[in-house]
Amino acid sequence: MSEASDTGPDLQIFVDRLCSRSVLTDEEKQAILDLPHRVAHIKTNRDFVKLGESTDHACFLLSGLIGRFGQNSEGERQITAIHIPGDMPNLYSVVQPESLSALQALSVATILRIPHQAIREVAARYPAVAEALWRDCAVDAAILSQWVVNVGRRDAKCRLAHLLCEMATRLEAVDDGKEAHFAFAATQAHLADATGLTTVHVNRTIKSLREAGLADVRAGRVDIFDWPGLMAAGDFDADYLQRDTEPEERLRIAPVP
Amino acid sequence: MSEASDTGPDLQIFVDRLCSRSVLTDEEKQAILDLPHRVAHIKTNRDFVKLGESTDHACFLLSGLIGRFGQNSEGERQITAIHIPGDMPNLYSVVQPESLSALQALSVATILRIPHQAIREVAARYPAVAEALWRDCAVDAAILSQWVVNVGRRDAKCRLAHLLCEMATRLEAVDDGKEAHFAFAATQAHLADATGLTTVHVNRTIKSLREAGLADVRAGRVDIFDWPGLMAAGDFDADYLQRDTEPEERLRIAPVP
DNA sequence: CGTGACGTTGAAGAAGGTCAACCAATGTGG
DNA sequence: CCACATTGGTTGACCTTCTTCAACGTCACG
Repeated sequence: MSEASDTGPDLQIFVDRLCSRSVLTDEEKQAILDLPHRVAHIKTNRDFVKLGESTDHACFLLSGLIGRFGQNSEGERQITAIHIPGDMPNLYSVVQPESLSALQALSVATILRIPHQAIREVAARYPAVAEALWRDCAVDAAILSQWVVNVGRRDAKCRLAHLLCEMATRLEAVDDGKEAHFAFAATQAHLADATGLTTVHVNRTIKSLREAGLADVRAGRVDIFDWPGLMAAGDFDADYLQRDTEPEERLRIAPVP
Repeated sequence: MSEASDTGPDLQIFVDRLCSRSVLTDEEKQAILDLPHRVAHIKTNRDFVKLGESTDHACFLLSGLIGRFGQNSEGERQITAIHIPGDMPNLYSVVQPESLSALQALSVATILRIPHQAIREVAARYPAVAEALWRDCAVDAAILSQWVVNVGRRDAKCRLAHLLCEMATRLEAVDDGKEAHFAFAATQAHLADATGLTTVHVNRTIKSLREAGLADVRAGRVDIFDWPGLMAAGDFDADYLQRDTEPEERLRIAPVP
C-alpha cells in the first residue's frame, strides 16, 4: 500500500452519488469537494481495515472492489457487502469509529482516506449533508438486509444469481437488453465468502448457471446471457437498491436557502 | 390495533438509550421528549408495517417484541432483526420512507408512532441529535452484519445459541453469574425465521441445547443454565452490541454550548 | 521451469429439509 | 360444560443439498 497527498477532483463522484438520492446546494457540494483526503493503493486480498480496530478516517473507493466482512471463531469469513467505486465502505465509522467489520480488497483498489473530523465538521455545519450521509448508511443497511434474506432463505443457485443481479444493477451493466457483461474481479473463494457457501459448491453452482444458459463468471468478468432469466432464478427485485429515486422524491431535512 | 393520543413521559427511555452512546444537552433531550406521538397497541403476528409501503412516521417500541423481516418470492420470511423495548425498529425510515423491510409483532406490543416530519425538524435544528440518530442506525447495521455472519457461517446449534446470547445481552438479563433467564415471547416458528432454519430443525436444536445443559426455550421464556458455555457454543462476543461505551468515549459532532 | 493461485471434478458423508403423524394447551360456540 | 378447532410443540423416517476431502488441470509469473 502506498500513500500520496492529492487534491484532484476525485470526490466529485461521491458528490454525484449523494445527489442521486439527496438534494444539496452548491455550497454544500463544495464543502464536500473540499474535504481533505489522501490517496492510497491497496493490493489484492489485503485487509486494510482490521476487525475491532479503531479508525480516524473513512474510506472512499475510487477503483477496484472491496469486501466488508465479519468472521466466526474459526476465522471463516462472511462477506456482508461488496463495494464498488463510488461507495464509502465504512461511512458508518464516522459515528462509530470502532470497526465491527473488516475491509478487504478483492482486487487492486484505489481509495481515498478522509479524516472523520473533517466529515464531522461539514455534517455539523450543514444538516442536509448529515442527512445525505445518514441516508447513504440507510441504503447500505437496506442492501445488508437483503443480504440476510439471500443467505438465510435461498438455495445456492438462487443466492448466486441474486448476487450477480445485484452487482450488475449497481454497476449499471444492464440496460433493457437480454444480455450484459461487466468486469468483476472477485474469485470463486470471494463468492463463497459472500454467499455463505464453500468454494467447491460455488464452482458447481456457476457451472449450473452456465449450463442453464443464464450467466457465466470467469476470468474477472461476468457474462449475463439471459437477464430476465437470471433475475427470475435469483428472485431479484431491484427496488431495494433505491436507484430510481426521482428528483421530486428526494428528501431534504432543511429548506434550500 | 387501537390508537390513542398520549403525552406521557414515554419517550424518556428513548432519550436514555440515545444518551448511552451519545452526548446530548438538556435542551436537546427536551426537544426529543417533546416530539409528538401516538400510542398504538399491536396484536401478536400482525404485520403493522408492510413490505414496500411508504410511511410518514417512525415507530418506537414501548413493550413487546417486534421482528423486522424480508422475504423471498415464495413468501418465506427471514427475520433480520428482533427489536426490544427502547428500540426504534424503523428509525432509518426517517431518511428513507419507502420501507424495504416489514415489521411484525412477535407478541402483543405497544408502540409509539412519531411523525417523520417532527424528527426531521429536531434533527435539522440540533446536529448532535441528528448524529445520535445516525449512530443508532449504525449500531443497528452492526447488529445486522453479525446476523449475516450468523446465518451464513454457523451451524444450527451455534446460530441459535448466538441468537439467545444476543437477546440475553440486549435485554440485560445476564450478570456475572452462570445462570440467567428472561421473558421471550417468540415462538419456534419465529426463531426459524430468524435463523434461516425450519421449525422442525429449531425444535431439535433447542432440544440439543437443553440436553447439553446450556439453555432452554419454552413457554415464552428462555432459561440459561450455563452462560459461559452458551457463549462458547454460540461463538458470541458482545462487543458488536456497543453496550459498553464509556462516557469519555462518546462522540459529539458539535461542541456542547 | 517450478511454484502458487485459481478453477474443476468425483466420491462419500453430514447437516438440515420435507412430510407426516401426534400431543398438549387454549379458546370458542352450542 | 362439553365438542371441536387452532396454535405451538415434538418426534420419526426419508431424502436433498451442501460439505469435505482429495486429486488434478491451467495459467501467470519469477
